[in-house]
Amino acid sequence: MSRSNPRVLSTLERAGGFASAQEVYRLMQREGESIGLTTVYRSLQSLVNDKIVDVLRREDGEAIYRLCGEEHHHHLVCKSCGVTVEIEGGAIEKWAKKVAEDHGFRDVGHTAEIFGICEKCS
Amino acid sequence: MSRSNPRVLSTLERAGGFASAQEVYRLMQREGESIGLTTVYRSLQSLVNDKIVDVLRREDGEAIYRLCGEEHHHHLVCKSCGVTVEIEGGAIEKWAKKVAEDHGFRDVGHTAEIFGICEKCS
DNA sequence: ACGAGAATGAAAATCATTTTCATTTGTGAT
DNA sequence: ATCACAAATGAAAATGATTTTCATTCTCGT
Repeated sequence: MSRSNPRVLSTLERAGGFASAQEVYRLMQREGESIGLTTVYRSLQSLVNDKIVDVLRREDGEAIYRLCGEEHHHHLVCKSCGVTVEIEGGAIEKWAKKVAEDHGFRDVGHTAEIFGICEKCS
Repeated sequence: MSRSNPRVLSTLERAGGFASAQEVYRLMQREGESIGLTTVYRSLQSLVNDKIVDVLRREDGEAIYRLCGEEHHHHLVCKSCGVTVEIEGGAIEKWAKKVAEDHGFRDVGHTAEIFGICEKCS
């Protein structure tokens, strides 16, 4: 188990809190940081485990990492440019809780993402 | 420009309207169909272009193809034993569509999963 | 200083997907 | 039926992200 290299997180922040592993790597290279691609991947994975960053997918399947606040929110993501809007999920919260309880589940959590093509990309 | 091989579509249907390219390929092999992986990919792409199938992404980034207009359902998954219940998502469908339209998005899709601990595992 | 375990990164391995290219098949004109 | 050409096919190579391997380098506690 490796812990996250702090420079990876700080680079992701500097990138606008939204970048792929390859992009983080290239960015660090350009800035003269000495780091291997492997370490970037490991650090990002570890940040995901620790729920410090979220992972989403671009349209081509590449994983993109994104800082996430602590409050639980949902995302509306553009499949084309990756722009992300945080959305209110009050309705979902209730729905998820109710469905789960109807089926006798406890300790309930959920994920929900909406994706489409944003106005700019249309 | 290639047109879709009809056996690919019919296999995707038989798969429950939901499968990756590799899965469609393996399925056709198992059923004795003689087809190349390349043709499966090309056919699926063509079906996507023609808006006959949708493409989504699994968590690991693999593309999964789904017949358009299929009623899709959501899952309630037990974190402990993995048992899965298919659930009605009418509320979600409306919510997702509305939120996306409020933000000017088009071509909208969504994913939603609920997870918890089922009764047996409690 | 010493040694165990963690962190690192270069290179190789994986895996889905795309591209190349030579071959086969289908079609339409004669 | 035959010829010519476009479309379809698929094996193999190329691509690109991600993961694994493994040898080396750091860190700490002793």
